Parts: sequence; C-alpha cells; structure tokens
Amino acid sequence: MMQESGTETKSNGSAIQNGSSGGNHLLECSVLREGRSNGEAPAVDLGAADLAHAQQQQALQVARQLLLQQQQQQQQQQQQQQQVSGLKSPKRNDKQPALQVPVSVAMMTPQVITPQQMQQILQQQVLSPQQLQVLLQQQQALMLQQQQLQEFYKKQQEQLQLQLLQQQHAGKQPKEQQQVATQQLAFQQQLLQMQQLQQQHLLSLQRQGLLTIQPGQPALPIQPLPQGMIPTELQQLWKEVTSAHTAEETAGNNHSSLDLTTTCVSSSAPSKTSLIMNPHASTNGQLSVHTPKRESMSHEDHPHSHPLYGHGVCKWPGCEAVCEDFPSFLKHLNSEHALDDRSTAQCRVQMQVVQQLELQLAKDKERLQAMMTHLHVKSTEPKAAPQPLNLVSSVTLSKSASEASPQSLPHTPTTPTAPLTPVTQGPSVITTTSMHTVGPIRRRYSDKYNVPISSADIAQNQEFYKNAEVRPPFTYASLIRQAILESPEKQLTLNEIYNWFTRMFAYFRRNAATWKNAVRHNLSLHKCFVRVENVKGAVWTVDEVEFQKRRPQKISGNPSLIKNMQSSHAYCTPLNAALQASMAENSIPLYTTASMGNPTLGNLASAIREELNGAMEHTNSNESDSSPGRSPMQAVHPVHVKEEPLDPEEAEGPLSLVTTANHSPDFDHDRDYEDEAVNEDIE
DNA sequence: TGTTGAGTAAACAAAC
DNA sequence: TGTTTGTTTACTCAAC
Repeated sequence: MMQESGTETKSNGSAIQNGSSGGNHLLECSVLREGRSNGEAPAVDLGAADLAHAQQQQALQVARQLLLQQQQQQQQQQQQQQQVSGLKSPKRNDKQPALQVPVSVAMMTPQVITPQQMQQILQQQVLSPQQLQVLLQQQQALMLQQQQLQEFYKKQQEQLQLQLLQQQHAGKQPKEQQQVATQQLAFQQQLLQMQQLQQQHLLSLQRQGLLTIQPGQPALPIQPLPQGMIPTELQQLWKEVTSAHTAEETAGNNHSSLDLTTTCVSSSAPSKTSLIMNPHASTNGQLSVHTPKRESMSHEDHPHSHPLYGHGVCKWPGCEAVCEDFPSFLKHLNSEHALDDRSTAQCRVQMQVVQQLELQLAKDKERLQAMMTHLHVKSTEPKAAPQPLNLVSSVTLSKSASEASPQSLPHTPTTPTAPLTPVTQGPSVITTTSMHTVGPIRRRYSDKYNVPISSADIAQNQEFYKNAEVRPPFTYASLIRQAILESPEKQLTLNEIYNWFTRMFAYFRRNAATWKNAVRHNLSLHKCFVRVENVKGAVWTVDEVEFQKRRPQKISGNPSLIKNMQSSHAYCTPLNAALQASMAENSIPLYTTASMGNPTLGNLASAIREELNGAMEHTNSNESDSSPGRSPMQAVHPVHVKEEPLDPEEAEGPLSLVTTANHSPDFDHDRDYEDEAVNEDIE
C-alpha cells in the first residue's frame, strides 16, 4: 500500500497542480500577476475601492484587446490588399521616417489608448467617464511629451548635422565639438529619462490592467497633437520655473518639490532616474533605493545654494556642465538653459516626475498613517497588549464581516476605532517570532467571522502563508477538506494531504510530527472525512453533508453581521441579495488572485463561504429547526435542493462518496457563480 | 460553570 | 524491523 501511495503521490502531485491551475478561465489581471511573477509582495496596497477599480480596468483591458485585435486584423487585411495590388513596399515603415528616430525614441512610442479607442470603450460602458477622463488626460500628456521630445530631438539632430557640416567645411574648435557632443549626450540622457518615464507610465497602466503589451504587438498609432507649446504657455512655464529659482536663491534652504526631483534627475545614470520615475519599480526588484539626501544636504550647506547647482556641476537634467563657481553657474544657466523648447520640454518632464513623486508620496503617507493608526489602536487594545503585531489578523482569510453586507458596520482603515486588522483575541496572534516559542495555539473560528480584512489581503495571503511561517487561522478539518477539494478527483491520500499542507503553508514545514498527527487525528475523528479504498489504496474524500453538519461556531463581535446574516437567511431566498453581494465581493478578488496563478484561494474562498454558510445555518437553526438536514449550500444553490436528499442520514456512510461526487459539480457551480459575480461587478 | 469544538500528545494496531 | 497509516483516548484551552 505504501508503495502504491508513494507512486500515487508523485502522479497526483502534478495532477493537483494541473487541476488547480486549469480550473479558472478568468480575466487575467496583469497588474497583480506582474507583482506575483517577481515573487515579491506587491507594494501596491489595494483596497476594496482599488480592486473595484481594477476590475473595471480589467474590463477595459479586454475591450482594448478586442480593439487591438480588430486593428491587427485590419492591418493584416491592408497588407494583403497591398500585396494583391502590388503596392506593397519592401518594409512598412510606420515610424516617422523624416525624424530618423533612434531606437530609444522608437521604443518609447507609447502604446497607449487613443482617444478614439477610449471613446469606443466608453460607449461600451465598461469604464466610468471620470476614469476615462483621467486616463485620457494621462494619455494626452504622455503623447504630448513624446511629441515634443521627438520634435526636440529632431531639431537637435538637424543642428548637429548643421554643425557637423560647418565643421567639415570650416573646421571647428574642439571645444565646440565637445560642447555639441555634450549637448547630444544630454539629449540622449533626456531621451532616456523620457523613455523611462513613459515606460513607467506604461507599467503603471499595465498594473492597472489598462494596458497589455504583448510580444509583437504593434504600437497603437499616435494621434496627432498640437505641435510644440503655445507661447503663453511657455512663458507661464518659464515663469513658474524661474520664480522657483529666484525664490530658491533668496530663501536658500527653501526646498520645493522641484528641487527634490531635480536633484534626483540630475544624475545621468538612467537607473537613478528610473527610480524616481517609477515609484513601483521596487516591487519588481529592478531598482535599489537611492535618496538624494546627500545632494540636498550639500545644497543646504552651500552658501550659494541652488537646486540646479552642486559640486561645481550644473544639475540641470542631462547637463552636468562644470561650473567652477556660482556666478559662472548662473551664467551658464542663463545661457544654456534659457527659455526655449528644450528647456520647456525638460521642465515638462520634470513636472511630470514631480507629480508622480508627489502622488506616490501622498500614497505612502496615507499608508503610513493607516499603519500608525492601526498600530496605535492595537497597542491600546487591552487584549492585544501582551502580543506583538498581529500578523495573522491582517492576512486572515476570513469571511469579511464588513464585506458581507453593506449593512454591516463600516470599517474605515484610517479610523482609530475601526482599524484594518482589529484584534479579536490574543491567542490567535501568531508572529513569526513568537510562534516557535509559544505552546499550543488555540483559536476559534469566530476569528474569521469578525475580522474584516480587505480584499487585497486575501490576494496576498497565499504567498504570505507559503513564505511566512505563520499558522493559518483555519482548523485542520477545514484545511484537509480544502486539500481534498482542490484535488482533481476530490480525493487524496494521506501523504498527498501532507504534501498539500507543506506546499501551501510554510508553517507546516516544521513540526511535522505534531501537525501530521493532528491531520490523521482529524481525518479519523470527523465523520466528514471518508476513507475510501480503491485500486490505488486508501484515499480520503469529503462528505460535504457531514461537513456542513459540523456545528459551526457562533459569530461573535459583530452584532450587525449576525443580524444581517440572520435576516438574510430568514428570507429563505436561494440567492439572498446580501449573501450574493457578500459572495461576489469575496470571490472577485479571490479570482483575481486565481487568475494570477493561484486558484487555490478561490477554492479556499468557497470553503470559507461554506463555513460562513454553516454559521448562518447555525444562527438560523436557532430560530427554526425546520430543516435540520438542509445545508446552507442547498439554500444558496437551488440545484442542490433538488438533487440532494434533505435527510442527512441518507448521505452518511458509504453513500457519502456519492454525495461528495454530487457535490463536486456544485463547487463548479459555485465557481461559475463567482464568475457571474465577477461579470456582474464589471458590468 | 458546564458544554463544546479544536489542538496536542500519545498509545496502539495494522499494513507495507 | 522500521515506517506509514489509521484509530482512539486523554488532556488542555477557549468561546459560549
């Protein structure tokens, strides 16, 4: 038997993964998937609103992909027509040939959504007009920048060629040649910065699910925009910049935001530039932390401090001209960086950078505030006092009470009275530092019912439990059941269950004797786990009816939730609206996670919902025991009511296997329902 | 305070 | 013989 189970373990090990990875055909959230692909926790903290936004953006992404496909088809048709008519040129040159745009510029051609496409998407009502307007503005700003940069580069190229011609004819002093070369180098650097900015913007779009850049995907055509800037606009911009400069000169230490970024951008190293332009880049592990503190300090210390001058070098983006003293720098500034197209474009870029930085700063400030609020509340909470930071609560896969219904008590992350991760009880707190030293940890399921968490937490949980040795806040029975239900055939050997535990939870990679014993103990103890002998040996299945019959824990801590759940169930509607909303809200982020390659959480979600249903059944049974054998699943899914015997005794014993088999499509139905919930939410 | 669910530990037997 | 699997019992803890 052991040998058989051993071989079975290997085969089923892959089967599990296959089954878990191929179960969901959902919209791919490139945003989160990208964060996952790097194996790091996403830095973007998505709240419920963000997720809703991301879901809408998913829809936008789909719509855009459709448009892209249409465009590609149209292009192919055009190519075919050209081939037929003999008009086909040797190479299609979609780029502007007159510009002779180098690769760097060509690369930064924004693969953006054109206003027309935006309008089409808007007509399809997949995105709110406000969101589209914001997006449109972003796109236009990007395209404007790109256009200006291209034009600027073109000018510079012409100038360079002119100068080279003059040099060839008349001969030039090496100094001027050097200056021209330096200027060109500065341009290239500026272009690099611009390119990185645009890439960062594209990346952010990708993260938002608004843009998918597929290999070989042709860039969308750029809509022609007004060339250059309006003179008044230029003057205004120049006023802004110069006023800032004069203010700096007079005030000395007065740092503006421009100052900060200027110091950063002044570096010619593209990596540094990309750092400041890409606040999310750290999540991809691309960049290291670089702070402009040193340069800012020098700026403060210098008697003739100027944000554009430091260490005898002009810090105008891409310049780095050596100025021996401050007057010569001022001279250089007035001569080389006067009001022209180039300076204006650079200022535009800088403004963009500043805006992004400020946005990021505001976001981080908000996050910090929430963290501090959360920690402060926790430190003042009596029950939490002896415990360190509650890692479990913040990542608990819970049936979010507040998400269960809009009638529930609202929880505002930044509200001191309602922290993001309210601590319900001390012993449930497990930290990576404490869990190895503390003894047996007793928890109650009620943890899961009154811990409101954000959907983003759920999305992060799987990776969290995989990597952090934190005990999952679920009973062994729930986990075993989950392991079994995740298997393609809804049955697992004991060894496979072990493997699932160790694979899914880092916590179970140690103290194997303890938890394995507990697993075996639970398998034997609970009637919901049915041992079935087959040709392979003994496998374990789940008797859903028995599982639902388990007496659930009462819900504690949130009377409104209980009330809501009771009322929602009391209506006896198969798909109660509140429950439906709850499930939809729970399932959507989970499936977002599943689309990232973690379908397990989707199943976990279903399991959790079922436990929630069990709780509901319990609360309802307190009111009326009219249908003791009717599982909440049956209440939720009308199909179940028709097909399943109401008498639980009929489902016990050997028949339970059949029951389990009948249940498995129901879980699929459950998933389908979640898909519907996704679609509904998107709509 | 009693009940109950859950976790842990341990003993034991059977199968491999 | 050692390991794995499965069952059972006892105990503790926490929530109700």
